[in-house]
Amino acid sequence: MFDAGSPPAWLQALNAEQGAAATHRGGPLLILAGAGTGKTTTLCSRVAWLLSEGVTAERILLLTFTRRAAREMIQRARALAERAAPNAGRVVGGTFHSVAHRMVRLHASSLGLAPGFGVIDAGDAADLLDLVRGERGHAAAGRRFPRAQTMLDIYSRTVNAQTPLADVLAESFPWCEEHRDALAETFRSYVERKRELGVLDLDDLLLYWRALAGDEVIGPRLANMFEHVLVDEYQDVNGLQVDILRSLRADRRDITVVGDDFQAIYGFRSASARHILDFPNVFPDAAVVKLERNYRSTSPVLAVANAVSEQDRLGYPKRLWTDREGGPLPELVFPRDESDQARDVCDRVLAAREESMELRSQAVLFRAGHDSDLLELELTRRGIPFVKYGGLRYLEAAHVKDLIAVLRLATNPADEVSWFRLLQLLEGVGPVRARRILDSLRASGGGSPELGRWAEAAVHVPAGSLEHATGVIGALAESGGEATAGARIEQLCEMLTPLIRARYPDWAARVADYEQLIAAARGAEDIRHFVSELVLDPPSSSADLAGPPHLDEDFLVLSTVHSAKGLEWDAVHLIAAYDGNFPADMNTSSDESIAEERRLFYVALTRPRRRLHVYVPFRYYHRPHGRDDGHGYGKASRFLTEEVKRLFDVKHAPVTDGPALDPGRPARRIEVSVDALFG
DNA sequence: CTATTAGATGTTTTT
DNA sequence: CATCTAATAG
Repeated sequence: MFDAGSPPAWLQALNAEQGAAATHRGGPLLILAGAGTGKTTTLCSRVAWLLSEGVTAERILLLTFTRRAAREMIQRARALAERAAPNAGRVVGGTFHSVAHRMVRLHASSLGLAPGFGVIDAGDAADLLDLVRGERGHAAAGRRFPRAQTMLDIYSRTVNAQTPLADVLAESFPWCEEHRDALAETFRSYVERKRELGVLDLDDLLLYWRALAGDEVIGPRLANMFEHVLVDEYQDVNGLQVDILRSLRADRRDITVVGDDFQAIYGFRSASARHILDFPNVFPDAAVVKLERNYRSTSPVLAVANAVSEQDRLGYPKRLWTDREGGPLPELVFPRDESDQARDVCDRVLAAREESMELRSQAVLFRAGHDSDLLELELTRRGIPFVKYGGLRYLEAAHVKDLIAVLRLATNPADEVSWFRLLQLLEGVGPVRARRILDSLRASGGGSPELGRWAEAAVHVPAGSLEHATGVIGALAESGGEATAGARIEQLCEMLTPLIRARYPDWAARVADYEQLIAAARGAEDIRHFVSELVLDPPSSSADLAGPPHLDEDFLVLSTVHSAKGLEWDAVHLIAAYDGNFPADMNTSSDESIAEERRLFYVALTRPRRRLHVYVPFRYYHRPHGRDDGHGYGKASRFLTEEVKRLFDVKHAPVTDGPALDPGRPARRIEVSVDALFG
């Protein structure tokens, strides 16, 4: 506690609304915090205030959207609270999924789970779905059966929204409706199979946590673990997560949520801004605090963001303001095509660096991972270092999945999916032989594969691959009792390397990747822990795994808008802002989905502190990977209305600028003919 | 049965 | 680019 009349400096630094939120006493609290209004500071201050009020750190639960956010907040809160509560312990924090993981581990037996259950990532889940679909014989049924990844999307949406499959299909996947029955059957066997294998997918973690929290006996115990629950980015929770919170607070009232309904961008994950608007109904007598003073951006930048947000009249009315007058006008650039766009971005980035703006305080943002393909080439060509967040992820690379499969097998030989993957790495082994080998590994009555039965299984391995195979099995069988996780993983890598070498022409680069993984594993307790952590907190860029970059290294940040949420830079370059990308073509089916695209656009516009550049390439390529030059003629995003455009400094307006642009119709016809040559 | 090749095709966003 | 299909060769 602090002396009356002299609040600590960190509390004095807050404005009136922030202070009120940080020191709110008793009952549910909703903080509606616009972009850049000091949301993180306020939440950290609230945690610090709670600590200074004598709340035990372990009895505070802080749920955030990413693990990184949790770490950052807890650190800042502890730094703030240092004086008031010098010996504060550990605040319990993390994503919904990682906390769910801890809770489910704690109560595994009550849930009928083996103590060593595994957690599978989206890739594994998709593989498993594909496997059961194959067994069910739907492989050939219907020409365009949804792919594994799509099946998982459908499944996940059904579960997270707690909505009947038929409705999900009709609403979000109309092109898969004809396969409804086959999908339902596949999902049923998928659920069954996960049980058999002793694995949970990411959605299960939430489902199981909710089941625990709702249980008569265990529920109250979980609830009483925490005196206070704080939730960040509340606009992105889904119904399942709200259920969990309701159970956790059934008999307690201390819950604080922070969010901005205008930054809700995870509808595809069944999140809905409805929940933040509903909060006062779900948690009666909630106090509501609005933060509208923006500390991040200059007023010309903020003007653009406000103008876009005003296109949407739903939700809490709010208008951000700042006293940071002045600063350059945002720039709206119309490059001729995507190559010009890449050059324009590079030029501007380098020019800004000449003015001593580090690369690391600039970012390029885009809607989809592949929007930056050409830019990446250009950056490489010019020797501009960069890191990319979002888009293709490290864990999705084939060889990394191979290694993960081996790691899983080292702790759980029953993991069929991993067996299947590993066995097919052997030369001369395809799906059929892998299945036969797997069957021989199982004890005669069925059951799970066992390493001890390798001798019988080896008959099915082609002679040429036998040596590789026994090497692998040997390494797996070696009890890792005294070895550290790092050493164990290193050893498993070593045995995997020859297979990788034989499999992939570019094996050298792939094997080099393992070094990072081994380095990351050195700190881990054990392999199972390491793999679970990897699944729950995947490295968001390939550089993430390599650990903190050297301080003297400077690099440009490339990121999807989704991954950029909550971050800020001095300068932001938003590329590919053409209609079809903002909003994305496949997400314009309803008013609500267009509104979500607008919010995504808004999130991008609210990232910069001083400089905003928006690029609309006039001509863009349809197939990012195709060899043909199939292209479209784009017009600017529909969110860039005339009203919004007026707030920009417009560069290189296209010749064909007009209200209703007729795609591709040239101003005049240019004749090319060789007929004259033929007389 | 598996490997190899050629050809077609693909809706974005992430815990 | 990655993944899937079909057809052909080993």
